[in-house]
Amino acid sequence: MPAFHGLSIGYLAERTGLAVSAIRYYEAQGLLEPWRNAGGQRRFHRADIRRLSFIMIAQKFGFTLPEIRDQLQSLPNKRTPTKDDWSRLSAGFRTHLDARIATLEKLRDDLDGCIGCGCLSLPTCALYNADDRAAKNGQGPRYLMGDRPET
Amino acid sequence: MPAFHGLSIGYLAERTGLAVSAIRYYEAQGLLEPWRNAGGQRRFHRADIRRLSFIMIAQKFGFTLPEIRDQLQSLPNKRTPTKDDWSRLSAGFRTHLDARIATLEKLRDDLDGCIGCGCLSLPTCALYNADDRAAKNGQGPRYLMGDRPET
DNA sequence: ATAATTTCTAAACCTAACTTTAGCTCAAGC
DNA sequence: GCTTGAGCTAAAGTTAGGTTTAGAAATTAT
Repeated sequence: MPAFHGLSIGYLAERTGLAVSAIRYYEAQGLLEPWRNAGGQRRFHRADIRRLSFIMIAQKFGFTLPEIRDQLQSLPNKRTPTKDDWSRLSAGFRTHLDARIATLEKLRDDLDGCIGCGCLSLPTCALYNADDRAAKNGQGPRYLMGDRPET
Repeated sequence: MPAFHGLSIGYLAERTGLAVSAIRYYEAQGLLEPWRNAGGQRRFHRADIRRLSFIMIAQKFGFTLPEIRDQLQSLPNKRTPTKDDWSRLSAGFRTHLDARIATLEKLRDDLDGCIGCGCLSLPTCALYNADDRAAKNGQGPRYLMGDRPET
């Protein structure tokens, strides 16, 4: 049921599997820019299906909506990604993903070194510092798992 | 400044690097059970430092607070994990982590197969289904990135 | 004894990515 | 032409894991 000119939001939802509310939300975040028909309803380009698909895929690779918006806006004349754009963008996906995997693999290696140990003392335990979140170490020594070395 | 009997919440915060508010939050979620002194202030066991350390480490491995609470409660007589408990619990961490890594590696492999393609059509594109989130496919065929095959 | 810290509770606020609700208008089918 | 169904907006709600705030009470330091 694509209308005479432009696609309705419900049609896009049906075609992409996204909720109507999600598509509106993406517009509010600047990822889409539909126009309005005489009655004030959103009308989308056929290429917006492609744009939404790109958003869905990019999210799987761990990008936030602002990041995805920037990726889309960095395309020549801010077009919706074409098949040709895909190779360039997907290389960035690959880098992002590799970094995430590397972080987890380091964590795994650290864990392997700790399984038989269990000391978890802050100054020496790799598990405490091998972190994906910024560790905001305060002042002074701290010891995890167990009390002070001697005291 | 550990008090005469039991540790204050501020001391635990200093020793673990956690915020006082976080420790209170963990108590509210059932991960800790301090007692109260005459004036109504929380008093903790020395072993709660160990318990908090365990929570911090488990979070790095991707466990939610309810999951961590369950892990702690599954210990014999619900004790705080000792060094000996650590080997058993860390094996579970390893399994959890391996699964996360495997998911990302599959995603990477699928991406590699797609970099030169860019079709992203739902029935055939691995990127759409190789997912870490449950894909709730509705009814009827959907095609990503691009319009219908022929139509 | 008094001042300065801590701690207390309850409730509100925070981020991300949406969904739900309420009340209305628009569009489509018969 | 009337009744549904689809769409509209603005605001509030959701989940996770906390933080912030406010005002009061306890504790510690001088």
